[in-house]
Amino acid sequence: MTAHGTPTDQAPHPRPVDADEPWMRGLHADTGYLLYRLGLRSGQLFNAALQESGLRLRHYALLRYLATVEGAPQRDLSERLGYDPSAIVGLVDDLERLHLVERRPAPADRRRRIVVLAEAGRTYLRDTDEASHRVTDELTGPLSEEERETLHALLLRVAQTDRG
Amino acid sequence: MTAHGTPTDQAPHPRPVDADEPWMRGLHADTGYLLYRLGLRSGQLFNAALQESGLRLRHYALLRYLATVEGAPQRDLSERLGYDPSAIVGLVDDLERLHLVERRPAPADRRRRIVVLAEAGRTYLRDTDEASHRVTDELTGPLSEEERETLHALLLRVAQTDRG
DNA sequence: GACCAATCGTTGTCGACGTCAATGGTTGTC
DNA sequence: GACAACCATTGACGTCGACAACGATTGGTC
Repeated sequence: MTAHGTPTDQAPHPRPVDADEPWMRGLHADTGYLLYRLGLRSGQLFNAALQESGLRLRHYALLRYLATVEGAPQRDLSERLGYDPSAIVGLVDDLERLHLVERRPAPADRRRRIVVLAEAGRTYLRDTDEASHRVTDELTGPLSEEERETLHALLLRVAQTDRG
Repeated sequence: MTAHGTPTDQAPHPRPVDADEPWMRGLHADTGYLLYRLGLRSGQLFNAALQESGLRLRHYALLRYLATVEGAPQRDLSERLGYDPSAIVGLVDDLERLHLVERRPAPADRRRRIVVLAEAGRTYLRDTDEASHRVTDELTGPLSEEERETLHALLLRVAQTDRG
């Protein structure tokens, strides 16, 4: 077993939160705490859905980013995804082991290693797209279509200025 | 050092996410992933804000719940907050060490230990209320007051059916 | 042309966290 | 009075994020 874990690790069981009680006024009054809570749950759901395919949310995010850029050095992956460079190493290791991704030497800089999406990786993304949507549907279940779009837009704006 | 850590642990540095780029259409298209991301960030901000007072988000959540019920056995804390019973032990240990909380024997059932908010705990909640609001303000910075309320309402509804 | 700071990927470490099994003490039940 | 169920607690294990340190490589500077 490598130090960074394997993509076949099982996802932890989610622990449901009872948020329908009067006491919650004191706890969930904070939007920040709500975000924290739902973020945990979202990660759990994503990992559970991805588990059958042998990957986790972080791998998936990396793959989806790669699908938009056609090759990036690990340094870029670190900055864009917000993961530590050392974390990228393990993720790329896992993905490369599954032949979803490939490390290529950068022609101009031998320090860099360009990570490119392999054909199997592209297929994987196509196949798991439906599962991804299913998770989002489960999360935003109680909301109407219009409300989901509103929520998404608001979260996006919060994320945009979410730096420094 | 105990096995469950101490309330004086330092909070990790947040790693900002660059979400203002075209590639993000492929990644942040998922509301679920957005929630996951913002949840992480929210937790980091909360822990950083609480750090000066020597506690972490989980302690804070426990305190705020206690403020609404006037005493609860640890079993209830576990179910209501969604933490494992073994996690509650450590949290209450920390809070009791700071005299913010008190363990009392349950009169009818000597297995149970009722955790009640001490006077210092109440004072602590009052004092840190402003810091909590500051975090939420920082998170929802780019939103107008009306949008914040919309976001909060939507998140609350998502959280309410967030069970099982 | 040789130092030298900066950069990149990598490894190892540490603390926080979630989960689970096992235990001692206690309760209620048959 | 035996026995299953419950409560708090302890311990073990694995994941995860953040960070320091290192070898290899680069680019700038004298």
